[in-house]
Amino acid sequence: MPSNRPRAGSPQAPSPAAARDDSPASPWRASRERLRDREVKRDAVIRAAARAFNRKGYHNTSLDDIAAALEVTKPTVYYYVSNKEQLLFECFVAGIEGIRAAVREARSQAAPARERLKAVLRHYGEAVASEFGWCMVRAEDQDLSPDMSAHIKAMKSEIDQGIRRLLREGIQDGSIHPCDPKMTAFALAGALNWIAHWYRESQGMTGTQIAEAFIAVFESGLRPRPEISNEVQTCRKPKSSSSRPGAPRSARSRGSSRR
Amino acid sequence: MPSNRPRAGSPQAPSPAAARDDSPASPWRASRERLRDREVKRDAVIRAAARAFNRKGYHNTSLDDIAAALEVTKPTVYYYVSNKEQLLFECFVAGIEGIRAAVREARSQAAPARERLKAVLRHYGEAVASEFGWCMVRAEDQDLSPDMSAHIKAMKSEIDQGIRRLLREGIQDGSIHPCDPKMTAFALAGALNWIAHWYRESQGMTGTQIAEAFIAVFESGLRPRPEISNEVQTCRKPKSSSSRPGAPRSARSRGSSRR
DNA sequence: TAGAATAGCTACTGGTGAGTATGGTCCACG
DNA sequence: CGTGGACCATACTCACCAGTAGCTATTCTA
Repeated sequence: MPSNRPRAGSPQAPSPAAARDDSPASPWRASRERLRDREVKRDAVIRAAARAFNRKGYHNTSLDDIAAALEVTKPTVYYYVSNKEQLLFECFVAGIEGIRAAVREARSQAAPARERLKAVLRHYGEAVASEFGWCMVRAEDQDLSPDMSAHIKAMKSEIDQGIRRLLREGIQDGSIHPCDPKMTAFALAGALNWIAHWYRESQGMTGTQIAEAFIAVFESGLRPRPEISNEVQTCRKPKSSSSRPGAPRSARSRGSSRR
Repeated sequence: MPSNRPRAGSPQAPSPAAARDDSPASPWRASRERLRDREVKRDAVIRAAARAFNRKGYHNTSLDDIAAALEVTKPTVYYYVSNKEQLLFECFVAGIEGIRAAVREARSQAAPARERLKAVLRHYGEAVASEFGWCMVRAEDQDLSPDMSAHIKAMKSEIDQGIRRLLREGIQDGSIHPCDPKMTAFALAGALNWIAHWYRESQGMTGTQIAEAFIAVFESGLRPRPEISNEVQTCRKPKSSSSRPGAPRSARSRGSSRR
């Protein structure tokens, strides 16, 4: 049962996002007065764990390391999480939640499936390039208890199935070139997941830019295209109406940064 | 200095490839008479390690596990390798060697760059789906000493640069759609690397089939193409090629024209 | 202000696993 | 035949680390 965090009703004011983004400031020593917002501190523990896992790997990170990064001691960490495994799980969930939301949102829209798929891939790339990307990508069965592993597998499968569905719908509505949805979904997810292996912040590109570059690659393919009108050119009967491939999504100024 | 294996000249007969492929037979208990071919036993240790890492992960595999799989004890393993890290390194090299060879071979050929790239990707996919694929993909800096890490990084970079060069050449000779070589290489390698995460043998597809399916995805792209000649449409063709994944060094018939 | 809850520390346990010290056995070769 | 080396096992050492016991200090509440 992973979500057994106390969550005791949050009685106080929401505490205006102290030290929100990527500063390594810990809510303990950061300001000497103890802000006793449990959730803020708990989040800080999760984030510190994510950074440590990201840098040294899960097995090479001890809870003493994480505690030291927060300038506290190990029992303090255990005051907020029950064990190391849960720490990894929470990092995973923090990373994958955005993708799941994007997949769900894609199902409730009316745009051509390729545009909806691109939106999902964009969120996907951003999530993988986030500070939780490593944990999301690398959290493996072997390091987790069976229930946690099952949770993670279910979430991953949800995303995979969502992508496959978008591919099928795109083939149906003519916005996506016919292909094997399963293999194509593997290829897309694999390319995006791998971002977590080579991407380091402060390297110039943001996650969004990388996602855009990848989408450009996936869309065009390696084989040259007769560069007539860069619009759809459906090659298969668009399956009744509703196939307005006219891109209601933004003006398609996808420069794709090709040099 | 990773390659300090004794390699004592191999004075005896080559010993006709005892228990070559994926049988877990160990050269120790397999035949009661002790064949003292050091290389064969050493290879068996490497392969056993690869299988164990593949199944349980590097950190969750103890050298006692590997020894038990070979029905020997831990000091015997240490008689053939110097430490656990070297074991991982050897598995990595065993996996990546085929790709490096393919990249080098691609440079000495005259075919259009896209065809040469496809050949490289085919070898790449096969290597990742091999029993050393996991080690090749997952061997990380954090688990290795600085020199080993540098070695690995150099080999990976060699392959990456080779793919980028093929992409540039393909854009030049018109066989590849204009794109950002760096990002495209990342996308290709990522998709292929990720095979190691989901591929399990006995799942129906061989590494070659997966590689072919991925190549079809990369070639066409998601955006529909005007259906001029039939050409593409490689979706789920059973293909039934007689390439049994054993037979490592066969004639390889690299037909650049599909079907 | 007493008592309870919160939040954190020092100092420990227990288990695991990498790597080794030491010695035994079998074979090749002089 | 006996000696040295190749090969392998028993039985250890040692370090690291997840997790805990029990204490202290601060803050909230009645």
